[in-house]
Amino acid sequence: MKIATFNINGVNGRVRNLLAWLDAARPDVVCLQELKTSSATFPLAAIERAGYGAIWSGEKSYNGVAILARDQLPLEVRRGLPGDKKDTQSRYIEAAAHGVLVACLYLPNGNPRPGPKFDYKLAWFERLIAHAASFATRAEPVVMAGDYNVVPTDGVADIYNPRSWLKDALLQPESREAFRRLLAQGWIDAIAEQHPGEPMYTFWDYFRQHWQRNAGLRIDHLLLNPAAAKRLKASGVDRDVRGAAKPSDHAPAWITLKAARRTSR
DNA sequence: ATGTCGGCAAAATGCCGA
Repeated sequence: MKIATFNINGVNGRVRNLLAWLDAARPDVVCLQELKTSSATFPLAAIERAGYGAIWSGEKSYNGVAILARDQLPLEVRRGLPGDKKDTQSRYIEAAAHGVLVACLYLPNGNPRPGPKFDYKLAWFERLIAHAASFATRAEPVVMAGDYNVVPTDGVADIYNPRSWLKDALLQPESREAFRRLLAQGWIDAIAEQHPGEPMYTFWDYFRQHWQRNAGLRIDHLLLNPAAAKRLKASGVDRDVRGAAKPSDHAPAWITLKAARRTSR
């Protein structure tokens, strides 16, 4: 069972990239972020032709999240985080697929900082922490995957060099502290757990030849509750996707889970 | 401060957000 997360940075502009990656990587469940399109213009037909069912929450120009499942329609559990009725940004969707509860999230970037965007980021984080607490220790496997817009540490596993990012919202102590508090509920950061000390970047911005220089950041994460962590087999980043023609500025990150143990009667 | 993208409105360039 393979679960992946991919900030596609405009799903309609990158249908070909998406389909090529789906065909090569063959994930069972996919979380997409930054669709950058209204719900009505989500490219469902192409995704269905590739063998995936999908649910999505679109928004014109900005944000937007989707969950894809191979050979099945994800069973939607919720869209949008509770806690702020006035928040209309499409950043969260949750579904059951292939026996796993999957949350797909696009945490606010938070720049420029300080300011209302950074405040929104932290407030959204608090809502996520509150909601995640409700299923962190559930008996069934839960995976929270997406673009967290947080570089967890200054270590080389997470960033090539923090120097030019020190004032960026992605590295702020408040952002990192919120991420740590989320993990403290019992979540495992799968890639950090399996690849300590190894550069595992998922994002290289389009500026200053960052991709060519491997000047990347690890901001896309898959968090596993204990039931899912028990089944964790492998994890990685499909870096080659970032090197393709007209790429997203992110690469997909993924985990594989061992088959569920049959429950005894 | 800068750099480069995607999407979109309003018209081939400028803005926003990242």
